[in-house]
Amino acid sequence: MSEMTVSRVLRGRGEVSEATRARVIAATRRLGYVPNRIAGGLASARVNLVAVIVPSLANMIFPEVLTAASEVLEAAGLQPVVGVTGYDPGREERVLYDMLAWRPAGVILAGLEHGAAARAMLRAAGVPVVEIMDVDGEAIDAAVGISHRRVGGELAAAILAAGYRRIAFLGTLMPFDHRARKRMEGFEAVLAAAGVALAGREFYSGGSALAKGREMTEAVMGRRDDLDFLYYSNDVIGAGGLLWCLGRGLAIPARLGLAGFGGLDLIDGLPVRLATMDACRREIGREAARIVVAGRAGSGARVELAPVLIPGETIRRP
Amino acid sequence: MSEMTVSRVLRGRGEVSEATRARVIAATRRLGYVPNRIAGGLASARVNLVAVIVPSLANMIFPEVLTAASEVLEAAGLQPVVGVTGYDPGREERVLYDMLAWRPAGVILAGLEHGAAARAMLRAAGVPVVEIMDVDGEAIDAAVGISHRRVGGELAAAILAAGYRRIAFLGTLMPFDHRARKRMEGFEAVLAAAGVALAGREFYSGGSALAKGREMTEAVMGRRDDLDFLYYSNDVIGAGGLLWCLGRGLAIPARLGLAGFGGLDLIDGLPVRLATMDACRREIGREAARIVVAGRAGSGARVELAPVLIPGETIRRP
DNA sequence: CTGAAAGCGCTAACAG
DNA sequence: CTGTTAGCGCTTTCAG
Repeated sequence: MSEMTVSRVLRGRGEVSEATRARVIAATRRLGYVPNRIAGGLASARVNLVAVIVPSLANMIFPEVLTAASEVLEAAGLQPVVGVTGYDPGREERVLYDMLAWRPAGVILAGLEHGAAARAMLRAAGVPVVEIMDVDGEAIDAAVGISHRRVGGELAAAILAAGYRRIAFLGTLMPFDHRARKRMEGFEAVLAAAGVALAGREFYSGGSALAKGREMTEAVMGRRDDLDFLYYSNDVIGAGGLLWCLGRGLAIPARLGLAGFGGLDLIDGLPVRLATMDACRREIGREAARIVVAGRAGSGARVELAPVLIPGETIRRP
Repeated sequence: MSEMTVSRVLRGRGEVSEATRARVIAATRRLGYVPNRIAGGLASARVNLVAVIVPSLANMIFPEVLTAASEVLEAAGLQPVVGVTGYDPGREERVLYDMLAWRPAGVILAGLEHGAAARAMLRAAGVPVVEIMDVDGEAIDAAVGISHRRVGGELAAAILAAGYRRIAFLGTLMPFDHRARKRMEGFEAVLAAAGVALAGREFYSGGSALAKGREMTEAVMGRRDDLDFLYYSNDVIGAGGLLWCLGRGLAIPARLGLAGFGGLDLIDGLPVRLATMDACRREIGREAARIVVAGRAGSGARVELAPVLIPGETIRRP
């Protein structure tokens, strides 16, 4: 049999008689033959690699998105190639360049903010490009995510409705974490519309998020102990803060309310359930992967997921 | 200038005059040219992809290993391609096959237990193969990890030295999590040598690990409330158990001792620091990547890291 | 320092 | 259903 027949059998394309198919299978297995996809990719201009670019793997949000995406991609015979940018636009550009050199079947990357060169590369890629996590801005092609501004605003509204007024924000100190920034902006905008100004802010970087949540909470409460609500930019620091408050015996949510963000399942194991909003990370991973699997570049698909407030036990009932 | 000259400039190989180099750079940038690595890989039989195969991304251990590996690989111009097996040998084999089809520059994969077909493929790969996390067994080529049996044994010895005798083990219900199994085996062996039998066992699967830690602890203590030590197979369920115990007002570590495994930095934010042993995940990722970067297939390199007990505040001082 | 020729191992597109 | 013929876009090798 010719190499061509072998190729047809291994790819499951074209009509091949059952007899030759069996012979091919037997032979390839006996020889331990693994077809060379590099040659295959070059010949067919079709590649099963999908670039997935995330800022970090330290924040559980991204491994979860990646897991969900990976499941859908695998089912379609595609493979993720992961790149980590560390929230650094320069690194994002380099990683993207390196990945596009493999002519992937699609690109999934976090955020809507990218350098000019990155945008140019993505527009020229000719494959589905899905920007994930965020929908507040212009997408290059497809986008799947949530509106962080709206999420921040809705939480602010819920807090105000519950009667809290002396409110602080605790978050990460990362100039390029645009989504955290947008949550805070949406949050402040709604407070401002109600004539309420933020009564405190605290930012951290590095280290154990749980411990930092604890420290920041102590710091912000030490500075001004009449605060009645603390909004954390993620659930892990929120959990740390909650544990600190419980240790202090603060009355929650009567005296002090708390909320985080992400909807991590960590929440379920805390002594008191922290209020949060789901980041929809599994749906985002799945939907983004589906768009890539569909394979239509320039679809402009836009999926906005609407996370709801999970009030838990750390916000007073209005 | 010929395509050849362009190739030389872009790869930084061979002597090219400064003038032509500049012209090439300008032209490629103007055209947004991204060289095709598929063609390059086929022509040169050299590829910058490294297969990294892990059982899961839900357990923070693996994203951390991946992050550390990714840093070292990136610095050497290599890219990780991630595969997730879900602790399933069949999936491991398929993922491995798919990755080897790309003729990667190296393979990093978790564990020493693999199916016969997987082992054959790895032996035939002709590139560095690094089995990570575990050193209790035969490696195909290189291995970087810790001895889980020893880790389990050392913890058992520490517990016995502290005077605890009615000891339970709480872990995950995963037949293919060989490392958790080895920790438990090492643990039981040392207990047995001292004439102590496990006084309880509890296993879980799925769901929020923190919440499961809570539930399992409640279950095991409900079944037999004279237990004086609980050994958890990971820090997250350990943290859940610790929070449950603190909520119950149990005297820790006087009445009840606790320990986890992993050395996650989650530990730092708990009200009481849980005893644990470092899984050395960053070192493992770094060392494994270094071996791949060195590029010597069949080196048989073996790096055994020696995690130490971090006693925290949940084991009595002997 | 620069160029020309000859593939790398497959698959698309035709022929039989 | 099976085989043949051309490349895919680079890099290797060898000449200038």
